[in-house]
Amino acid sequence: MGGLKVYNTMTRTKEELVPLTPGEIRMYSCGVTVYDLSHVGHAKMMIVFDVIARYLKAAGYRVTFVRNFTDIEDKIIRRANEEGVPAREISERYIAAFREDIAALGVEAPDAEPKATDHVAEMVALIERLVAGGYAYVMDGDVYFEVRRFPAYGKLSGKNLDELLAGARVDVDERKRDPRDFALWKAAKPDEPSWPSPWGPGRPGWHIECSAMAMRYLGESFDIHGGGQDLIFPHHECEIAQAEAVTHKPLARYWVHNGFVNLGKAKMSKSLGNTLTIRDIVKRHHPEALRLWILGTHYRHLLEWSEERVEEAARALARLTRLVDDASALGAAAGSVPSAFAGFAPRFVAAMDDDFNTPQALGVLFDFARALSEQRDRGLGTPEARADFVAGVAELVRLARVLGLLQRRLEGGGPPPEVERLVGERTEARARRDFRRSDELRAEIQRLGWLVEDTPGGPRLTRKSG
RNA sequence: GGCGGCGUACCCAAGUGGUUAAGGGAGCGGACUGCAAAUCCGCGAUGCGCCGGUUCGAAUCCGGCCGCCGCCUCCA
Repeated sequence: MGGLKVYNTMTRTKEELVPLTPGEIRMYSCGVTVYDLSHVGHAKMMIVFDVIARYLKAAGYRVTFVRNFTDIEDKIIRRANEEGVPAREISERYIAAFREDIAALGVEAPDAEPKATDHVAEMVALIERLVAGGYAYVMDGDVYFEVRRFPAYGKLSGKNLDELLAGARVDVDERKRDPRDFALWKAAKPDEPSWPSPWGPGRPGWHIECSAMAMRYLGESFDIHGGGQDLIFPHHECEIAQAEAVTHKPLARYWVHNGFVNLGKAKMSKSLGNTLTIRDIVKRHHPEALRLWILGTHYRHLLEWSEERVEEAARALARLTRLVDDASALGAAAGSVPSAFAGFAPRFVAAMDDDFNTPQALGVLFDFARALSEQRDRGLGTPEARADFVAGVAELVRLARVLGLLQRRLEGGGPPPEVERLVGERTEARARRDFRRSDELRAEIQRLGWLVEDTPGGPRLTRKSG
């Protein structure tokens, strides 16, 4: 078999995925800083890594997936001080919001979701090792990583140290030995939460938390480390430096970074941020339509936000859900996957094996859907035909769920008796060719939230989606 | 200035050396239908930003040019 290939930012090539431990994948992805509601960009990242984890599981790996919460950070502190509440109240509020949003998107929970503030001890321990090893120095209660001591710094982002120095727009902190050095520990300031440390009370720098937590949950070396493209530098570069300076092992074997969601000209954060939060979007669109839209472009590529594109995705999604509706309406038992449909799964796998090529995998799904519709329209008169169709749809659903699509349970609940009665009445009206009455009844049924369509096989009822 | 990416039909988007350039949305024609909807069938780039080059053969490799974008600072 060809095997799964992953694009590794470290080498800038697609590489065959070879786990450190056969049959097992340990992966870490940088989560969010919880100072505000999450937006579309976060949604893309969460969905991308959700799909990667789902696919690895489907491919037979035992997957351990860890995603952190950054719950101590400047913006959280600022917001807390603005509102006059403890930082913890802010972070807890937005962790809860994040969990709701992500659940609405159908993203599976990772195996662990560590918070930075629960792991300060590990961070302090790591910093102590860095200081002891001569990679870090203490200045007035701050601790800095000395970039010069770690020559590999820049290997992930393709930067070299001299250029970094030359173009240094980094804030010139005169206490640092070198402008490129970054903070591991920040001495406590008034109105800031702090933790005790050998260097006095303070709080951790941003980068150290991921090194510490990743190693705490996944070991000194693990398989996949992911995040948004913007994290390549400096965040992941710094993570590597902090970890590898003391372990002398690669922190992660494969670095996976997803492309951004653009909002045209305006910056997503402030002004437009509100209108593009996940919860806002989910009010207007089916979560799976959003997911289909996101997966319709390769994860490493840039996406341009567009209300219109998501609506198109919703229409495409409806083609798949209709098949599911039709299959469940038959109530027939599924047989084994008929040979006519056996070719789709291997094509799907081949697409996903190629650096998680979801656009291509979706193409396979829609080819599959057409084949199923075709068979359905040829006739489902015999029990064998019905069993084949139902089995085919079940196979389609199985594949779609690897992408987190068609997750909705198949039963779905039938129409209420009132609707059933009206449909029956309408069928009679049509039989007498009383089309005026028939159309009245269709309107009536619509008011009750159901759409009735006449198919060669009789009326079909669908719940009207919002 | 450094690093990286993008430019494929009306729109979105796969494909990165070799049969007819996936798929989705929109559109048009047909079948079906009381109407509608859905579905199926058919149609749509002799062409892949532009100009050269390599090759038996390139959207795919090389060179140049044009246009757009991200990162280099907190950021998914």
